[in-house]
Amino acid sequence: MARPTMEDVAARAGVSRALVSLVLNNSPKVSDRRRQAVLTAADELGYQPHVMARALASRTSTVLGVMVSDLRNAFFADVIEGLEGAAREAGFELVLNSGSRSPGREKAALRNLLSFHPAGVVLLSPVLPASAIEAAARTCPVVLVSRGSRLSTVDTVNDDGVAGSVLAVEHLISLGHRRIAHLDGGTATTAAARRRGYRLAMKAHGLTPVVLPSEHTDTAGEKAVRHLLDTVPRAERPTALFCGNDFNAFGAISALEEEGLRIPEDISVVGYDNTSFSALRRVSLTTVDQPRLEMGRLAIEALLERVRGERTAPARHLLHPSLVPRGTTGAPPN
Amino acid sequence: MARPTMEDVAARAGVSRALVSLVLNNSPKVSDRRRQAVLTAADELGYQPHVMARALASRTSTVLGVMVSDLRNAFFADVIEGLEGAAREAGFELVLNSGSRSPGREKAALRNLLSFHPAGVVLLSPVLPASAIEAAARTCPVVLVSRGSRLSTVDTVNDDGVAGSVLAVEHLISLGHRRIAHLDGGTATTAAARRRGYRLAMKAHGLTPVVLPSEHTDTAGEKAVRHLLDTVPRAERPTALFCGNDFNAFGAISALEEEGLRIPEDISVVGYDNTSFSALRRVSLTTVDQPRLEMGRLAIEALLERVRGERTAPARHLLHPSLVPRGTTGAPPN
DNA sequence: CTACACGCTTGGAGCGCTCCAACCAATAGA
DNA sequence: TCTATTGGTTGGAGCGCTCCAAGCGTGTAG
Repeated sequence: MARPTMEDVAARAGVSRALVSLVLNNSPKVSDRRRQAVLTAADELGYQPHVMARALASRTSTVLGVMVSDLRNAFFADVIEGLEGAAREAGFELVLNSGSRSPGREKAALRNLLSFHPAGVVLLSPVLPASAIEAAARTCPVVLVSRGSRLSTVDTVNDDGVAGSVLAVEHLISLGHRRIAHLDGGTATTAAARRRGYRLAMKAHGLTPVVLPSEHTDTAGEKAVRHLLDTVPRAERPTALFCGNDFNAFGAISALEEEGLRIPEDISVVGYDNTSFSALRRVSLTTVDQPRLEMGRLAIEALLERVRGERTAPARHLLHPSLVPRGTTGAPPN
Repeated sequence: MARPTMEDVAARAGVSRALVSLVLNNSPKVSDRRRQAVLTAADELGYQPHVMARALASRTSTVLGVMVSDLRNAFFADVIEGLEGAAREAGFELVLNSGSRSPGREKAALRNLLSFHPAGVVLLSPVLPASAIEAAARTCPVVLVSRGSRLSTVDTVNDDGVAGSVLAVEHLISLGHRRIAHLDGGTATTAAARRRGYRLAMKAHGLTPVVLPSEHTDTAGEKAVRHLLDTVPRAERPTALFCGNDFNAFGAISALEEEGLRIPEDISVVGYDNTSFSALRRVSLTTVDQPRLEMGRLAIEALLERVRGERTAPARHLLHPSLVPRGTTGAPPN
């Protein structure tokens, strides 16, 4: 288990420890002969530089901390993949932690991350109080993903929920729909922007917005649709539903089908988030996709700009989502 | 951004650096007066011990590396939560990495992890060649989750696919089913055990096993069912399907419903894995659940046993899955 | 033949921490 | 009174590495 050190490599290559360091850091002022000798010696010994020792000596960490509020949410898996790719390219390592959807846990997770003395920290949709974020930002650069902030020391990366909703509504309008209702997301952090975008798009086309209260779950979607069908006479019913998210849409679809309505022949449905199940053939849900990988990449980029001291003004990235047309939308019945 | 060091705390508390170290490591031989002084000084400065420096000095890492083959797979999110809880309790930190389902990426990710000189490494369902795993095991203790190994230096934690399949089949038998077919998982690593368990249970009850070739995807499930309905006369058709996994089951259900069969009145379906969508009200899939959290905890436990040198013989944990009865199973038609 | 610039190489200090041997009262035992 | 003993505290070495100043041999100009 005793792993070789730089000293071992130096001894084997017949050079000094400092030279090995230069080779490993791609210094140009090393003769090819020595460089080769060092490289083969390192290879033969299976030498692996010790990140921690390096960080300590160079006083510059190559570690980036990442805290995910909820690992189970597949949304973050994609964002993390984006983070990872960008970090790797820039020569940084990721240390990941999860907050298990609890402020207390998140606080502990964040402290853990900071004990690595990372170059920077990315917080994915944290439920942490703003004060804790501010405290962290005094220690190292901080980027928030899927959460806003008014702190000038903190950068943010979010999807433009207004634009995404506009896309969804305009897609429906272009198919010929005029009566489009929105199943609202209630208190969910992303709900306000989506509701706003929906209203905006409807009014821009001279249509009357109808916001039905609901939540971001399948049972809430089901309930909202039942209520709609029970209270609104057939002739006045919407021909399309724009749901707060995919789960809500899934519940809505269930209720609609159980009432004998065909989708999309009788009524169209659009979701939001492009979760993995929306792509299942049976579901084939038209939905709005957030550029998750891109969000991850941008987060790292913003972080590194701060790390390198290239920027002190806060970055506020608002990414453009895109529509994924699938089988749950079509022309309205005439 | 300059973070306080132990020296700073010592100066503020009016003691030596060594004493601060003793306090922070809960040494019993420190007077209460000094202990208190150090603690308040550390608190006032917002001091955070530097994990890396500590690791370097103590020659014992508190870092555990975790490599996930595929972060998008929600299965692992739960396992990781188990890992995290157990690690935290034992005073270890997790460094997480993902392999993005590619052997090359996994190799890079593993190297990355090892550059932290972790106390041990957990590999979640790696597609890495056995040689790479063996090499890693020469560096530090290694535990594999959802993958077997014949290496005596490596511990493994898996779900008992045979037992899980037996549970599924016996559930169907207890409902009165006699003609139960299995939609096979093909080359998937978990498929063999599930097939074996199915055969075992069927024979134990004097029934004839029928294995239909398929794969662990929804499209494959759909195809297999179509083929079944096309080629087998109605009277001889199975009254229940035990699918290789949840996605396969979902595809099977789609095809069955499209052919006008009601579930579970005309035919029952069981999946495997208890993925999040199987709990959606509309799907409500009867399935087999693996104790994921428990798997994570056991992995850490096995790792720490090796770290502490308490065990050198390989551990082979085979966890017992459980049945989650939902709406897709019922009595066969008479 | 000296000066001295240049390219390559090296020893040493030090990053923040742990751990050990040594130290220093203060008390106890002879 | 002198020597252990004990509980509390400290300086210093060193973990694996980086980085700096300095060293060394060679070539080129003065």
